[in-house]
Amino acid sequence: MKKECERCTDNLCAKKVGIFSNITNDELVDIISMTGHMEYDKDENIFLEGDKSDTLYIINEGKIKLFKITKSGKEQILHILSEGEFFGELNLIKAGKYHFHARAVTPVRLCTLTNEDMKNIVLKRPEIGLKVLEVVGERLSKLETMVQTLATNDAEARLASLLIQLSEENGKRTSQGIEIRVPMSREDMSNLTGVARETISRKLKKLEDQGIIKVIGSRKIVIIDEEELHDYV
Amino acid sequence: MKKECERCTDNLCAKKVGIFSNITNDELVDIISMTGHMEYDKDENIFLEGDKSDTLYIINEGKIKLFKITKSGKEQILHILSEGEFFGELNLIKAGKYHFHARAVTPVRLCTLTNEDMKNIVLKRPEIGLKVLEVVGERLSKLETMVQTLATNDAEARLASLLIQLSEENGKRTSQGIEIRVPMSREDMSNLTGVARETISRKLKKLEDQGIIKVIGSRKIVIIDEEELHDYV
DNA sequence: TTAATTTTTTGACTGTGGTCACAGAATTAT
DNA sequence: ATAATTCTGTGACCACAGTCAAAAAATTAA
Repeated sequence: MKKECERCTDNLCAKKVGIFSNITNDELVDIISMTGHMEYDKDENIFLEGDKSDTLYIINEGKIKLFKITKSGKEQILHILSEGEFFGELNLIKAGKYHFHARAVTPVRLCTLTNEDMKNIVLKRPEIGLKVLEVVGERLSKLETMVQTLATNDAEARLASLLIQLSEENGKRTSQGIEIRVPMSREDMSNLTGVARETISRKLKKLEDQGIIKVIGSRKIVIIDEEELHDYV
Repeated sequence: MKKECERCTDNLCAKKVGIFSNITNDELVDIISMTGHMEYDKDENIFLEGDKSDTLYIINEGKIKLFKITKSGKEQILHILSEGEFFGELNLIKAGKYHFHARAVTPVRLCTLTNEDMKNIVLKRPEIGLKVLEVVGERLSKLETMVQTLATNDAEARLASLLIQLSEENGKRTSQGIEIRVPMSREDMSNLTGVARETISRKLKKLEDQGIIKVIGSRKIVIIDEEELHDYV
């Protein structure tokens, strides 16, 4: 269950966030004093699309996903975010409604900051605003790439881009290639790429038959021929 | 051809931009003094993906599109922007490279602001940073919806969402429904939705046969049954 | 105006990938 | 341990929409 938790150990929350780096200790203490603290179990919803949005969430521990649900009940994942990243209401001028769902994919500890507080922080320290803008710009860029991939590529290419992205985020170079500890189920892979779960299986097999990747169980994939994989995208 | 144009009449550029509203006249004059001024013909490129990015562009007159090109040469439109909107490098901390192309779709007059200048403006007037964040947040939201539409909907639903979006942006209510003066070719509609040009034609016809819309020539569409159209999405 | 070019529509064909159904693996509970 | 549940892989089927080709319509040039 969702519950308010005691202040994070060592008040880590704000410290580990990029947007609050390069800040004096006094100011940091100031910011931390404004934060709330919550923890959620795996698979718990943090908020739903349409909920009144007045909070910015900072991930202290764990992973969350932002996603939408179509009329037909299909889930489309927009982002998966981990420790140190933030999400929630970015419009600091006027609070509105969230336009996506947020759910814990592992147990998570979150620090919260109200819209209003965040706004005051930015007004006082505008360079924090620039940092936020930087992160949001990156997210924008990622979504733009996603739009292109979804609109113009076939199932195989979509899967290839996902594998490349995963290898960049969770890949470890070994003697036989880049080893990915896949941080999600086949279903999640489906919900990220818009490709049916069954097709994900089939295409993984095809890539394996071609010697481009090696699938070990369901949570490990080794990219053998990086070149070739890039050529799909 | 691209050319540097004389200062915009009345220095309109900065005035008509939402992010520079609620600002003193002195400051506005200050900002305007930093701007450069360019004009481009229809179909001219303003910048290409990969170009060094150090400029923020403000549209004074005309329309531009931001798009990507796939390996196979397909164009994917990300945004179409008009007068008063801005685009370009949003990361004010460190300039990088543009990750999309920008092209004039009508003759345009642009005001330009360097990264560095914009950064200083925001540091001096942090509420402008908040405004920028507001706009970028909206753009993020639009892309998120686009991702969902592209990943989970069939051709008909994608077209329906485009029509709804166009009706919101360019629709006029008349006695027979919402009249849209379509501001783009069928090909552009294809490049926005990722649906083949031919399929756009076919689906428009189908919607017309069902009495949901009326297609008048190639640049006018009347939405007759708004309800029904929404049900597709 | 007619001619030339571009844009849009229509037709026929085909392949990709979605869906459904079920079997096999893997994980979790008892 | 066995049972129960969840997750993943495979086969069969077929509809949607992409592609190619060509006609029709609209726009532009002469």
